[in-house]
Formats: sequence, C-alpha cells, structure tokens
Amino acid sequence: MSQEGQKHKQGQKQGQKQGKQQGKQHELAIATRAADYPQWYQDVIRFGELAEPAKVVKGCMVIKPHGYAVWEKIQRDLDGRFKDTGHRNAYFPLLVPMSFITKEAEHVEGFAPELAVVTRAGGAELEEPYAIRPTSETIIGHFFAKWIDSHRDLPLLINQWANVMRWELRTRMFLRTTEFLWQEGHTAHASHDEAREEVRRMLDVYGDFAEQVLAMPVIRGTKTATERFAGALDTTCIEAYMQDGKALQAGTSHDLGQNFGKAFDVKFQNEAGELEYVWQTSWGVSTRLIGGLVMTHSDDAGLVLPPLVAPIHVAIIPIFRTDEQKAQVLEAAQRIKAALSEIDLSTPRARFRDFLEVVIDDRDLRPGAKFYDWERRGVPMRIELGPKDLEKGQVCLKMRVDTPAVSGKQFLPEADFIASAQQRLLDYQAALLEQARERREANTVTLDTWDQFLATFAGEDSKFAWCHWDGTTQTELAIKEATKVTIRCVPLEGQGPAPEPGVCIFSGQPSKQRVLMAKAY
RNA sequence: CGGGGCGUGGCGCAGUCUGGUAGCGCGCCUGCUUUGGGAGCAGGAAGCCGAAGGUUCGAAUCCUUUCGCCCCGACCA
Repeated sequence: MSQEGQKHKQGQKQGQKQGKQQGKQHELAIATRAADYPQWYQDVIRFGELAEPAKVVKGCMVIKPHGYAVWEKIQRDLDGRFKDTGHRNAYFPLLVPMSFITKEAEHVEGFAPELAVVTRAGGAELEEPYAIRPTSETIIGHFFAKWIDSHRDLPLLINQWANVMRWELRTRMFLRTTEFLWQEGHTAHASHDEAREEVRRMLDVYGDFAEQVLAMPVIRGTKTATERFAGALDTTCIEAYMQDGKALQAGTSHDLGQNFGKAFDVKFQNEAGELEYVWQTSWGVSTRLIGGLVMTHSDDAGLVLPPLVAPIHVAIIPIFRTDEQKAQVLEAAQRIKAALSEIDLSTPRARFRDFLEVVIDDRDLRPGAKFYDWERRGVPMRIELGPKDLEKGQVCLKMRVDTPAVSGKQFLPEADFIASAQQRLLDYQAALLEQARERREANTVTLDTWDQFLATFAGEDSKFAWCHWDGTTQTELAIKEATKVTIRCVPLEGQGPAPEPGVCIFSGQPSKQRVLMAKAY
C-alpha cells in the first residue's frame, strides 16, 4: 500500500538523519530488505553496478558492463546447452509486419496492447506498419513455412538471441523493462508427441541451468489457462522463490500445437505423402534471470553472485605500510593472480573456457573501503594480503557469504589456497544453492483452510503455498481478486507434493492435486 | 492507464509554504600524511534547480503544460 511505502520512506529518512548526527553512517548504504524491500532491490543493482534506468527512454535500462558480463556468462552456458540438444542459432528481423501479428487470434489479443509500432520510415508514411517484435513466433512462422516441405526437414530446431520490446505499463529493472534481452527457441516437429518432448526437454534445460549455474532452485510446472502464453496450447515454466516470498517466473517453454502452423501455413508432407501442419514449440529466458539472481542470493551488504556467473571471482586487497612493503605485497599479489588465472571455472555446458577473473585492487583507499566495495559487487572471494601474510607464506581469505562449512576469515598457506581455490568456489556455489533451497523450504507451507490462506498472504506477505484448487478459472480469479495470490503452476512429477485428492481451498469443490500459489512478480 | 510520492553538482538531501539569483554531507581532482573493516589535513573542480511556456522589476520557489523515476493497482517474461 502507499501508506506502507510512506512509512518506509520516512523510516529511511529518520535513519539517515540519525546516521548524520552520529557521523558514522554513510549515504552509500543499501536499504535493508526488512525496511524497504523494493528500495533494497534497486540499491543492490545500483551499487552492484549491474544497471541503471535509462530515463531518457521510458521504461528502458542501461545494462552496465558488470551486469552485461553476468548476461554473457548466462548466454555462454545456455547457448552450449542449446547446441548440445541440437539447436542452431539464427536471426530474424526486429520489425514484424503488423499483418503477421494479427494472424493468430489469441496471439494478437495477448500482445496487441503492448506493441510498439513503426509507422514512418525514410521520411514517409509506411504502407504497412511494422511492429517491433514482442516475440518472434509470427515472423519465424512465416519463414518456417518457406523452409519446411517434407518430414525430412523436421525437426527444425532454431534459437535466436535477441532483444524484444513490450510496452509495459509498469517497469522494474531486469524484471520487467520495455526492451529486454532474451533468447527464444522455435522448433517445428512432425508430431505432437515429439513437440511435447521438446517442450519438456527445454524446460529441463532451464531448470538444470537455473539450479546448477545460477544456484537458483526452481519448481517446474504447468501454467493454468489464464497464465498461458498467448497462442499456446500449453505453457510450462520454472518458478523461483524470491526473498520477499514472491514467485518469479524464470523461464517458459510452450507447446504451440498447430496454432501457428495453421496461421502461417507451415505444412509438411509426411511419410504417407499427406500434407500436415507442423507441431511447434517455443521457449525463452531473459535478462529477468539477473533480477532473479539478485533476489535469490543478495543480502543487506549488496550483490551476491554464484561463482559460475560472477564476472570477477577474486579481489585481492593489498595491505602495506611502507613503499617497500607495498612493492613486496604487490609482487606477491601478481604471483597469486597469475596462478589463479590458470584455474578453469567454465560452466558445465559452455563452449568456451572461462578462467578465474582476478583483480588486484591497488587503489589508494583504506582496505576497509575496498572490502565494502567488492562486497557490493558480489565478488565471491576476497584475499587480504599484507606483510604478515608474506612472512608466513599465507593468504587471508574471506568468502562473500558465510556458509555452514566456511565462515569468517581464513588463513591458508598460499600454495594450499591456490590448489583449493577452484574447489572452494564450487563448494561455495553449491552452498548458495543449498542456502536458497533452505530459504525457500522454510517459507513453503501446505495450506488447507481459507483462514490459513488469508493469514499467510495478509498485507504484502507472501510465501510458497501448496493448496488444493478445483481447477476452474473462476476460482483462480476469485482468489487473485481477494488476495493478489495467483497459481504459479501445477507442479510436474516430483516437483511438489505427491498428487492426492482433496478439496479446493477456496470453493470446497473436489481437487485432484495441490498447486503452487504465491504472489508473483 | 488510475491513485500516491519525487525530480536541485556523480550519489543522498536542505532550500519551495512566506519569490531577491543556490547550500550541506558523501563522492570527485591535486598534494602531503595514511593503509589488517567505510582515513586525516590543506587546496580545488563541478549545478542555467527535469523540460517548455506564463505571472513578476526579479522564479528552484507561484501558475499551466509536459517528460521521467519510484511505490500501490489493473496488464505482462
């Protein structure tokens, strides 16, 4: 509520004033999650130097080098996974003839409101306006029709890395911006079964990627009719748990059936010699994943990045008093950096090798200032290196986030550290996943009564709740109307409680299984 | 698009009610001293007060319009 927001704002102002009086607190401080979660989210992005609002272009953002580097890591691994599963990259035009968009009835309905349209070009009014792609099903459908003649042309497995534009009414950095970066896979198959397999295969690719690379646990499921992609028969998704209890749809994989095949006349001759419409799929993840990353791992000290997507893995902070010490410490730092830079931290599926990125922070700042600085950027490992360490042949290591196994500063012989650095980062990666999983589990409940439901979702509160649902859109909308809670997904096998009959938490009607409910981004 | 809040050096803000030509903290630059959790001193640079009109002798301040950001809502990856 706006009152709530006001309170937060006032609370912050007071905090700052007190801080000033005490002469200790800094305005560089990041809002705490407890005091003002949305502000915290923005602060983490700003201080973490991931992105900033473009301002001169409504609803758009500038992804800064550190943020873009995270996206590049995401791209590298995912692109490898797409190629592992037989897909090839291609690129289609940014502009889509308006007539294409309107060919699939549900598709138009879903996307028309958020289209940006080009009506003038070359100093003249265009005969037919172009839509700036909100997604590429239509224009790709057009080309698939030209490329596909026979069952021998199938399956056709294409992926595109691109930008898209959707004129959203409300934007938030990474989570929803007018323009965003993504990949969209588009495939065509000879049978519905084959298409369904593809939908599931790519959902699993996303799920595995989210967990193994982003250390972001997800629940795989199927969307209800209201949340389905415009023009799809079926939409599957991965849903991630954010620290404020809300859900984030982190990726989707759609069974398009023959809807676009029919709209764009994508036919093939089957083995029996008959003409048939192809069965298509599409699937995508976007820069939204970075927003998910922020809200999965980061803390009140700022950004936290899993090593596999961290642009910088190690920050070495030299500590010295005299010029002589400075020279010695920097020399040792160079030596350590060189050794670390040999360590391969490629993600499992990336086609390119990624070695540890190490920075030696020799800026003329006090060490403490540098500590805070690299913490805000989410760098997994910090090495403090001073005269005492050189004497003892050791390094002082601090991981960005304490884990049950490793907390606080550790003093390790230099050689041991180098030898164990890769494993330490992988352990840390695993610990972040585990921590995120525990956080989600601690905030996942099974609810059976409407009173419990109302209590769980009171005010701005949210959790992951497994509830029985009678399967009707009417009930789904009524729940949303009353509480802002939506059905995030119907879990796939093993992704939620085992199916057991029950009664709908809202209507009391019979239900076959529990579904995941939560407020969502 | 509706409701609310906000645009003043890079960041955070004061000044706006009661018009008189812009200030504070942090950051930034230079120098010296410093360096194991946000350093100190000295000197310095930087703002046509979101934009456009208007009222006025005079506008950050009043009026109108407009753009953008944030929060809440409806729509969505």
